[in-house]
Amino acid sequence: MRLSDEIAAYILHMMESAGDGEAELKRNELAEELGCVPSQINYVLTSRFSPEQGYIVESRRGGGGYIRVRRVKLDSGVSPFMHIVNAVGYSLNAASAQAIIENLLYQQIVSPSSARIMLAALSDQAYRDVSVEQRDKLRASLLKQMLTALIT
Amino acid sequence: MRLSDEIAAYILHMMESAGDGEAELKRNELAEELGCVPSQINYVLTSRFSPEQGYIVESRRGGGGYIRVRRVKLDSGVSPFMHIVNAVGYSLNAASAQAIIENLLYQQIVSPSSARIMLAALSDQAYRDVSVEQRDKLRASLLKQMLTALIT
DNA sequence: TTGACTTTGACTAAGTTTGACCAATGCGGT
DNA sequence: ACCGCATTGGTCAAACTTAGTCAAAGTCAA
Repeated sequence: MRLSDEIAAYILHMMESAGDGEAELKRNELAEELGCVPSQINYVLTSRFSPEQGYIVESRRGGGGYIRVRRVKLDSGVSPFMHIVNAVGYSLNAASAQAIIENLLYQQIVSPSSARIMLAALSDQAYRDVSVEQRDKLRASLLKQMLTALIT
Repeated sequence: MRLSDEIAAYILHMMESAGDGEAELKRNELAEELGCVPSQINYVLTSRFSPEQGYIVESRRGGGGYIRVRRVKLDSGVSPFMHIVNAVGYSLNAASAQAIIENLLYQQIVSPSSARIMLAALSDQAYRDVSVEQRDKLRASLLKQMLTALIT
């Protein structure tokens, strides 16, 4: 198993255990416990706990420093689809697209089959006929079209 | 026996053994084991494990990377999706795509929201960045990927 | 002989791990 | 207050580990 997956799993587990869905950790401590360099923790935080994936991370340095990871709640009221459509620019890579859809699924905003359809449409597998340079543009465009279709 | 057939047989065998109809492999490892260049694996995947043939391929690069091949085939008779995937060729115009999806919806094989998503993904609206000559190919590819993802 | 299919390898892209160096915070001592 | 330093976390780029792409060259049957 990948080291970064272990770290992610550990943090997720911390979040489960704490009743409030929030994990607070000390970078150096956790690194030592899991046998990795401290900066690996940062890597995991940016690659697996990004806002795109529905998390916010706060931290403080110095004595008594900490890192806190929280699962973000959606603003009720505004359509989350609209929010994403506005946030996505004119280019979107496969990993980000996947993160966005998986988050929508996790939040139960879309059904599993809707998520599967969108993941399939956004994966590079479908873009054989499209030049590599244009794939991310196409992906952004497709995501926006699909989400917009869900608003009405 | 052709090299590519050996590779295909090997992957098929992995899938049998696994029980869940899923094979996970490491490209370089497999290539070494079978004495071929790594890119030959990709050739086999595209030529023998396409959606038409009832497979979904996922992969990941980097440390701990993998290629996963999943069988979704249930028989084209059993799955209306598979039937369409086989019938659609390598090119599909917007009107035909729309007709196919609307028929699936009419037959209540897919939900209204699934249909909406697919219609959005197959409409020309999303293909601004794709040359006109390639749109129909992309559309065919997208439809096949999406429907294949819905099987099982 | 031609055209579809196969094989190969050089080049590219993505994801992970590590470590050297940087920045912020708080606490004591003056 | 101020300074200095211990204690934390942050950044960044190099090295590494995989997989993907593309086009040239080879094979083989119609």
